[in-house]
Amino acid sequence: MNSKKAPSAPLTGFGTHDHTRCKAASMTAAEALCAARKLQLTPVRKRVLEILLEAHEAMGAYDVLARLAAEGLGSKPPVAYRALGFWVEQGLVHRIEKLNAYVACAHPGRAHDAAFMICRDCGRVAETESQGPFGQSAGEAGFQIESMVIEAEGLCPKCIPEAGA
Amino acid sequence: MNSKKAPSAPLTGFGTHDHTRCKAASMTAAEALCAARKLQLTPVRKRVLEILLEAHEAMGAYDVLARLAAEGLGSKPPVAYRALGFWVEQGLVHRIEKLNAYVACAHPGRAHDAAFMICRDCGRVAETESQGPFGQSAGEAGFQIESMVIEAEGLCPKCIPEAGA
DNA sequence: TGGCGATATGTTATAACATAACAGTATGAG
DNA sequence: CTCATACTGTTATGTTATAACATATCGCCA
Repeated sequence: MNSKKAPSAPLTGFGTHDHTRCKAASMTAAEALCAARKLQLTPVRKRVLEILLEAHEAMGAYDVLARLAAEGLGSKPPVAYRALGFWVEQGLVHRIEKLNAYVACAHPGRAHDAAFMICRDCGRVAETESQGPFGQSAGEAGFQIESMVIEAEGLCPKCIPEAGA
Repeated sequence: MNSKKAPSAPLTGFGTHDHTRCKAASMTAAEALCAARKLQLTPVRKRVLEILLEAHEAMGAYDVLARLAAEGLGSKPPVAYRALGFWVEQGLVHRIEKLNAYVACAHPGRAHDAAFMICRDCGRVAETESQGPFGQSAGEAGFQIESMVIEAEGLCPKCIPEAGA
């Protein structure tokens, strides 16, 4: 449904793909989502999402802000944080807790908790869809999960010394 | 091996237990670990671990620092961060990314990646042992995991409105 | 015993991340 | 035309974290 190089797992982020297309698809999804939910796709919001899609990697809020500022779209932290917060709420941007960073969702249009693999060498982040890792123990304990953070740090295929990528 | 009220899951943090005893057990484990690895259990390190064990909840680095400062054991951020980092490296303290906070490990003496349940109402944190949630997809993708962050936010049994706790 | 290396702590300064609070602007409904 | 709502602009500050260098402690061993 999404790329020409799907390996067998719902993974996105490592490996190459048609980036122009994935960006366009995400923007289309964003427009549809805003229309459906009657939310405003303002210039700042739109540009923030584009910036993240263009970067195609996790960015700090202040990195996003610097891009906005360079384009005259806002230069103070709240401008960036508000737009990022908006997209996080809508599920089109995920926050990577371990990096204090934000990344455009690789699966727009589907509600999901995401899981991430963060390469400590090249810094790239891959997203997979989470499969509810501890519904069991949480259920037994009576804990009612509302959101999950799942992040793995390690080496991506390209950065593992002598393993085939 | 640890408490008189093990429910059926390796859960610790919600529910009551003999806290004096769990603290003492953890300090003993810490001493043994330092001896075994030839690491120094200095006053600052020891006190930082005690503070976390006494609090029995996640604390910010600056909260820990305030306690240290009140006792004349150091008043500048690096003092707290270094001691916390030491214990995190040794596996006796975990960092909760979602809270930017630190919590004493509930299972000292066992190497493990931990998973946490964070109650958004009462703020308490429960630790379970992780069962490698996406060894599958990570394996398929060729990603070499070195550490995991697994954190669920939601409501703990006591804070769920009308569910029996 | 004096110097050395290793380890830890003390301190200064600043970087990096985030939000409260309020002012201004735009837009659509009544 | 005015009010409510939603968004953006701005000031100020709060919170978390680390780089860099100074000082102290201690075992080792020449």
